[in-house]
Amino acid sequence: MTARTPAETVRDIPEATVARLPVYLRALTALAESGITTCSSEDLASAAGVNSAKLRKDLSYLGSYGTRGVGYDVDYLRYQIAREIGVTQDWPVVIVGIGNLGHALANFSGFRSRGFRTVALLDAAPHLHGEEVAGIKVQPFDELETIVRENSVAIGVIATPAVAAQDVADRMVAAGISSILNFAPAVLSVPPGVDVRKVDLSIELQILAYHEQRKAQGEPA
Amino acid sequence: MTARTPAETVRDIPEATVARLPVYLRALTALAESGITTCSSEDLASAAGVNSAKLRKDLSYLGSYGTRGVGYDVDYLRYQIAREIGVTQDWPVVIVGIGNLGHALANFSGFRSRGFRTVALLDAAPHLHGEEVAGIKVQPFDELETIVRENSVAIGVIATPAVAAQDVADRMVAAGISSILNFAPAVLSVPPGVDVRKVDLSIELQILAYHEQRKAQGEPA
DNA sequence: CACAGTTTGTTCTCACGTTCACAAACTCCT
DNA sequence: AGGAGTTTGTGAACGTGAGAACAAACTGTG
Repeated sequence: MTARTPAETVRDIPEATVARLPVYLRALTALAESGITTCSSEDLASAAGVNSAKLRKDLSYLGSYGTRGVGYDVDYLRYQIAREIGVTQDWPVVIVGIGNLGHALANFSGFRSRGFRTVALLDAAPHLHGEEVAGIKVQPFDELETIVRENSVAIGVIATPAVAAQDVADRMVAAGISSILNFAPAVLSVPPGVDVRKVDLSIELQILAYHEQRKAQGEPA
Repeated sequence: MTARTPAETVRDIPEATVARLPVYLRALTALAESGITTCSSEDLASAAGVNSAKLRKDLSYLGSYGTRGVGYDVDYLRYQIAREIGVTQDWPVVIVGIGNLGHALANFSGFRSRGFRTVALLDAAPHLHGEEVAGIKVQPFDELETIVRENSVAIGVIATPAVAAQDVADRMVAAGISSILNFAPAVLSVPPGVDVRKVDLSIELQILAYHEQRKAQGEPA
């Protein structure tokens, strides 16, 4: 029994699956735009670049949205995945640090098109204040608390230099943000309940370099 | 026996460990800059944001570079990790697609400082050709083959729109590039032996949104 | 030199993720 | 209606990764 929410058991979706759902969502959108209304797990898997068995297992965590012998309805599955991820609603986002990367992020169309809305661009440097980037005026970092409160912002993006990242994160958490996407090459420490995801360009290159070196080692000799 | 390369057995480092080595490298550099010459696994682990047992296990794949009862020599360990990753040598890199993101990548100091050298910026759009970004002139995409050959480029970065990404990847592979860092929101298919790593901003946000939604669901009711 | 204290390197166990293989369930054709 | 063909959903086997726990090896002190 353990009767909690009787209607909806809170399904526990594995983290690895969660990371792939957005990929499936994008692949389904591409299929829909090609006019395809139905697809098999094999079709979708190859569009998403994964194994079809893995795809089916991933989808099975959401429920049974396919039809045996037929496949999946593209629009229906797309909606179900979008709902599960939470991108059917609109997520307000603040970006802190409007350097080169901050500019690129502000102009990145993939944000707006996927249910994310940039509500503010913040930077500590006064000479940037008032400048318009992607149609949004850059504001002082101290406006953070006000903006987060007034717009119910839950997601923050850090695009500052490494030295500033921890301070920005602390201020974000204090202001009520509970999910952070960090582009600064720094380890952030945050209280429990706050999610941090890290995107680190030079780490990605170093991983490639490692494998490249291994390939090169094998060839000569 | 299986006597192949008698002196050096090609150690097989787990992928999860490889992904963390650059983090340790950065933490060690920070420690060295603080004037610290020796550290315990506990010190380094907390600087890198991981568990100390995991850190010791990771380092054990490289060899025994610590001293029991003492810890690790910062400079020595830093050199060993750098050598293992391959960043003691210089890696030439080409960046294709000089839009907002390409600009940011070209200006990103973390590349040069970590053993990576941007040898060319390429874009198909003629109006960009000749423009200087980060001290490097943007050249036509068709120069790819020449540049790769003359500079022995092994690593390419794709910062183009999604529709162009597969074409760029094909040309890169044909030119001899065997490691690709892809920022375009597209699934790339490449022949075996070519490594692709994907950095996808909107996927990261969507993963955060999923967890954010779960948190919000639990609170009311 | 012996012993207490410290820290590494490694073994063992458990959890997570991937892949295979197949029963269940659907469509279509005769 | 029945049977052949197709495709999903899932149970089971396998491989990889994480963390706890401990023996081995070092330092320093009396």
